[in-house]
Amino acid sequence: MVIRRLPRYRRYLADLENRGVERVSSGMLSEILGYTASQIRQDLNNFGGFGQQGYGYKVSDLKTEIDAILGLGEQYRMAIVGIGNLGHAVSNYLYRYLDEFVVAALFDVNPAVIGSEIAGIEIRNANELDAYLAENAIDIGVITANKEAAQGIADSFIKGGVRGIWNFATIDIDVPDEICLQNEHLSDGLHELVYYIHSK
Amino acid sequence: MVIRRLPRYRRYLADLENRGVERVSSGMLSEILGYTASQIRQDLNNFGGFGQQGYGYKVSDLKTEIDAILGLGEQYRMAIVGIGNLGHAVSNYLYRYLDEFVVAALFDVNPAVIGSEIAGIEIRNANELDAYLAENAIDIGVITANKEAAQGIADSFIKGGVRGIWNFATIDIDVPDEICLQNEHLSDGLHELVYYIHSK
DNA sequence: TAGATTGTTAATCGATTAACAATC
DNA sequence: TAGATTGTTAATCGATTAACAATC
Repeated sequence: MVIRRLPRYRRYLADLENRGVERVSSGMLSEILGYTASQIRQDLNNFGGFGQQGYGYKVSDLKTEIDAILGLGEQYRMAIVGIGNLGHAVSNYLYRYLDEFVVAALFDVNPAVIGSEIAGIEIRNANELDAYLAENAIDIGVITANKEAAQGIADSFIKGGVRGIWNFATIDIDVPDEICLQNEHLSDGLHELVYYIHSK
Repeated sequence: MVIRRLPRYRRYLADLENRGVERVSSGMLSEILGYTASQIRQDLNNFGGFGQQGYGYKVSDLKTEIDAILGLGEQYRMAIVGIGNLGHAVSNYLYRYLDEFVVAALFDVNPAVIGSEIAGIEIRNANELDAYLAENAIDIGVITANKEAAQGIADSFIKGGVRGIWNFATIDIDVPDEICLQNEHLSDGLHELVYYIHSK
């Protein structure tokens, strides 16, 4: 699946750009990334001919194209529900990419944290989530709460009109077809790792 | 790839088990999981015939078999380097699965946290990592530090004899073939989500 | 022009799905 | 026994790789 590879292309191109490299060929990318040169050309050509015969690809142009494909031109407004360590980590992480991702609101159920702030954003009471979403347009809802609360939060997000949900709870939540869902099940990744270790 | 599906089978089987369901057919699993019944039978049959014609699969037996395939019989000793919010979250997460995953040691470079404890485990100075690994057998090294530090930490883990690395830093680290590597690049997941949202 | 490297078609490979005989 | 459902083979589909003509 090419979409799984695009963010990785992007990361490498950003890296090359930072190091002042101007051009790159599918052969060079192949050596660094481990995909075949053929696959890389196929992947990039899916979206349009970004290269030039005999030359290769211009690093900055290619990165710009991939950003556009990924939809990173737009700005996305996010709401995070569940501000434990994980929610806090995600919030901090997003804060580094203010141009693309705006953390608009934080929610939790714990009275001990409600009212406090992260990077100037107040943590609101989770029971205000529906009301907040009715008043404010949010593109992406982030679930960093426990799995018992996850489906309910997802339902609120859906009712509130988010376009996508980024779910960190270890449970498969139900969403209608028009809502994009991305799961980050840490347990799945760990179990996959353990499988490789065990079967080695 | 069947290994990507196994943790998900496992989660559902655990769920069915908790709800007291004793048997399940590939058709039922298909409805819940969205894979075809044919694929489910194919997947499970890769590892051995766990079912019974005319009956289906015994939930608890199948879960036990999948646990064994995933290598969840063994206990894995973990060391976590980088105890910010993310490292803290991972540590807390692992603490819930003491039988499978033992958090043996925590490391950070920040003097403000060195010496403090999480769930009774002291946070050590990261400069003691090599010495610690020389004395203590660790199965899985977890990198929750920033990307600048990631490769150095990975090198220490490798030299220190870990079997696998669970990497949360947004960088592709180099590891020799005999070391299993599992990346949890949050940025990749988010970019994938944004791609789906954008192209809808 | 000659060399390099893409864009693109065709061939291969692997994974998914369909079908059905085996059997509980 | 009849019905259900697996295990397994064969067919299909899609993704990856190879090859090479186009062209910068």
